[in-house]
Amino acid sequence: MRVVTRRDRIEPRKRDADATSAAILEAAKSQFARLGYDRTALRDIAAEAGADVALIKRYYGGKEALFTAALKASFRPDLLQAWNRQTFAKDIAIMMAGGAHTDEARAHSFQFLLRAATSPTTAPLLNLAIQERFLGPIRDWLGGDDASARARVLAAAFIGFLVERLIRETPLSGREREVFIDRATTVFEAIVQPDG
Amino acid sequence: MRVVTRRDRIEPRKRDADATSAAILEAAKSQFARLGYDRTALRDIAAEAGADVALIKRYYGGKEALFTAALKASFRPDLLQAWNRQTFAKDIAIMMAGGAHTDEARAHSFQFLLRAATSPTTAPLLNLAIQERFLGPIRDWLGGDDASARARVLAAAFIGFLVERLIRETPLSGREREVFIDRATTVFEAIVQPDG
DNA sequence: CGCGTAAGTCAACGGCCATTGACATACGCT
DNA sequence: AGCGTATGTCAATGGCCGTTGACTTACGCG
Repeated sequence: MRVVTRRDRIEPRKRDADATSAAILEAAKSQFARLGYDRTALRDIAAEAGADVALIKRYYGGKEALFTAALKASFRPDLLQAWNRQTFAKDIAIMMAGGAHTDEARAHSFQFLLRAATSPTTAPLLNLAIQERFLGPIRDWLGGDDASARARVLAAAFIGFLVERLIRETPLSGREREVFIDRATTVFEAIVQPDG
Repeated sequence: MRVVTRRDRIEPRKRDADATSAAILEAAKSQFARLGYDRTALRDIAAEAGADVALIKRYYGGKEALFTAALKASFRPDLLQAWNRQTFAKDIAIMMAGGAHTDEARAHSFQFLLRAATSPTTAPLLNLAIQERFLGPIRDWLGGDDASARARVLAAAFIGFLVERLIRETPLSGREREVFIDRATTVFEAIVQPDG
């Protein structure tokens, strides 16, 4: 049972290295996020991209390199930057509570992250990406003493809530939702506090 | 680089189906937790157990069945129950920090769960695992009002720290470790508090 | 209009792995 | 002791996959 959403492309794409490599990257993001590193076959990525396996080698070098590229492309570091420092904790809590208008693309990118985290092969790659694009920015954003350790804690909580949201079956509502938001707010406030 | 901790067993175990299958299960727990489903080879499990691959088939049927068995064996619902309510927050924080004096076995078993929950192969187990065997026990353990919502928050934080621990490369030490533990303790305390 | 090169295709290689069935052997029962 | 069966061993099979190099084709430049 191999699900390959090959775009209905009767006429193949004109020869275009950029378009092809982009299509490959897109397919890679999709498949890696859905199946994880190990269970994703380059042949399938190529098929979904309407390209040949050999082109993956040519454009990206190999599986790991492609994964890294897909990881970078999926990882949006602008998550925290825009947040208001005053309302930050509550904003995040509400976002984690979720609701009707959830950002699918964002959830998707974090699904990718989670899958990456749980494969020993990709964990180092993910760690690198988190260092550069997540921990670093958060640390700077937090500022103050021990920003590094606090950034780790924040990142951990952040990831955890995202995962919880990702795997949640029934949407939160009513009092349960309120309590959830309340507690989550407290958690994030506790982390952001400059003093221990 | 295949790490196989073959017990120094000069003389092979006496013929004993129970002992052998138990050894296989133990090795399976270890390897699956460390490497995840896909990257674990039955040959390695067999080697670690001091047994032959064919016996895995005989005693467990196949890889997936063995994984399921290992999962059940690893799944200790009493993991949380055993925690001291007073020191719980700090205990978890220390466990998440890792390093010396941490309960590696316990962290280990939780990583197993995490891998299991995020492996597409075992995806059907995800809902069951999280809902019945994680959220449920936590809720009961917490007790009090709004235990359900608070259990969600606790689970989220728990998973997040677990992921962070999983992908961390360099062990925490010195002041960074202390601050990390401190903050994490605060987080878990905030969650467990009965009153909002 | 040729022609060089980038873009794309094809097939095979080698490795790894789960599975399997045939075979060997030790244990325990009579 | 002899024998049957549970236990353990071995090697082969077939499939999947990443990688690779040689081959073909289209594009665009002079």
